[in-house]
Amino acid sequence: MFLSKSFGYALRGVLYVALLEPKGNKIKIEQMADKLAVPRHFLAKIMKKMVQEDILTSTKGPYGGFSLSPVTLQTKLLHLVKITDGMEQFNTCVLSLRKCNSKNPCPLHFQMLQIRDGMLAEFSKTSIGDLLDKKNPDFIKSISVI
Amino acid sequence: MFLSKSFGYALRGVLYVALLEPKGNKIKIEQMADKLAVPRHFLAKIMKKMVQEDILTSTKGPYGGFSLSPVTLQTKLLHLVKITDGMEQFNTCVLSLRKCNSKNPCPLHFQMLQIRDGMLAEFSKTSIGDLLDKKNPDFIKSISVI
DNA sequence: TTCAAAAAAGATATTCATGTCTTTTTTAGT
DNA sequence: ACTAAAAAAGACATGAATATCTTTTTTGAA
Ligand code: FES
Ligand code: FES
Repeated sequence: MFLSKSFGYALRGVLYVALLEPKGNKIKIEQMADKLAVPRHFLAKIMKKMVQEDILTSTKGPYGGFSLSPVTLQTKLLHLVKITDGMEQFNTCVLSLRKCNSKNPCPLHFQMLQIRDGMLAEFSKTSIGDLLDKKNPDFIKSISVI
Repeated sequence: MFLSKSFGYALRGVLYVALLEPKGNKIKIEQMADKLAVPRHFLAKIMKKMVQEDILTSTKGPYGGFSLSPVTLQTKLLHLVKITDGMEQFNTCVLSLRKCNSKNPCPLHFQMLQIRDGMLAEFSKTSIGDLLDKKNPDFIKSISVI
């Protein structure tokens, strides 16, 4: 509920690159999957989408891997949600079967509207860079398994 | 996202019974599925759970069907969520892989906490009776397809 | 130019929510 | 007792998200 596993993997993957790539070398999917305890090939597919959307860059071959793009840190979380989960959820009625519509509200419409708008607002204003805390030596733990 | 289809079916089903049962006869699953445009047998399974949890009552055989229980109208939406979706989602980290925990927060923890607590608060205080608006002749439309 | 490393792509498997179909149980009325 | 109506239960099907495995493409370095 709320968000898919894919979204969590995407965010953790991007944060991992943002945290470690500036140290020098590019980040390999193998290393990411190990450190984040995430299925390797599943993560690879998600990271490929990040590259297609210019949230990351990648190079193949020896010494290749993933690295930051010019816009990585400015990317809003909502962009990740769009990529991994899509936006339909935000204008589909909680009771299914119809587009959500304030002119024709279901009994739960205004309650859901408030909750969804709160989430939209939060994810629209928060960027990858906002979540990255390089000063915190335990940051890596906060995106991996305990 | 947010809530399953089962939850929507459950809420619409219970509201349908609450709206029409006081008129006299018990409500048959066939009629409900037709009017709500919901898969008949899938709805039947969900309504069975409602009965098991005392949110509705039912009787088999001729002239049988679903009817209100003493507590139907006081039932909180959160109870329906518990039955159809479970509560794990509310204390599972949005980044998967760990219990959500403010003492060991992931980068998105406090944002998600606010959103989830908002939803929990709303669903804890809102009851089936609160959503039922018998005065509104179009209420039936608001829980069915347009 | 060949080799090995790495992402990208493709094929298949698993799991879970959702959906359909059939059989069983219960019960009111005759 | 018998019959028919209705929920309950069970068996099976489908689709999407998740996960695993294999093959292809790209590329840096010897
Ligand atoms: S119409 Fe149902 S959530 Fe908006
Ligand atoms: S620890 Fe991640 S949402 Fe609470």
